[in-house]
Amino acid sequence: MVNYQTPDLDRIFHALADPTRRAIIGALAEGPKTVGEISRPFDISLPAVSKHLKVLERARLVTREVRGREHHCRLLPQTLADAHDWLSFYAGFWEQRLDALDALLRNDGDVCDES
Amino acid sequence: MVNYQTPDLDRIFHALADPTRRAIIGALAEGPKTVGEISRPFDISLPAVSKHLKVLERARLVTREVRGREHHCRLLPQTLADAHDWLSFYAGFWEQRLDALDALLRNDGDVCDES
DNA sequence: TGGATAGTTAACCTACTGGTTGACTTTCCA
DNA sequence: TGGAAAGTCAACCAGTAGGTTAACTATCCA
Repeated sequence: MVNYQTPDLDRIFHALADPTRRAIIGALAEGPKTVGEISRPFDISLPAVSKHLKVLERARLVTREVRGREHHCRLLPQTLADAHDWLSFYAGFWEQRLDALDALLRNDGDVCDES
Repeated sequence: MVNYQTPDLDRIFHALADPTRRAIIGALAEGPKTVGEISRPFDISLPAVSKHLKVLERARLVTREVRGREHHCRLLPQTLADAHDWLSFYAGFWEQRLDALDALLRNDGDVCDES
């Protein structure tokens, strides 16, 4: 039996699976923003945005700094890099295989299993 | 208002958010497998694995070929590459920023806002 | 031909998601 | 000092997720 417990990746990919949250990440890529600034472009309530931010914080994709009554949010790029790394292995591995297959189909002949 | 409709990424990241499904991807990275072979290491029922495979298929991370009563599944690496690309933008962008900050903190001085 | 094998489908259950509204806390500032 | 502003928290709701078991379909093979 396999257990494969990696709650970090669970939270990261779950956070990335929502279009509103990806849009928030896109907005924060321009630079830090307050909760109000983040919520402005969206057609949903402020509490809804607040919830999305909590999901992003739990995944450590976003952090916030409270200054007075304003909460300033910014990206934590390292976490995005972690997800990126996980995908790199499989995406890279298989693109390589595809390239080999591609070469094979083009009859280059000499690409068979050189690993 | 922002809409940010990208159902492909929704499905891809949602599929990746489950540890069992990531384990299935890991198994399929070794090469194509039947549903039975895939399910063997897991402590869940076959129908549960069957559901996970459908989620992976809907996300176009996996495809299957039916041969007689056996369903042979394999990875679709291009889809993993799509998710990889989305992350590349933000992870790359911000790592670059981090590097700049890092340099700044090391007092290199000449890295301020050269973009 | 009929039993074993491979796998899906259907119905069900519990838990979680993403949204809402209303009430609340804290801070700012005239 | 008191109202406006920034944001969270709590309670609620409909829909979906991930698991189960039981029943089913289709294929293989002795």
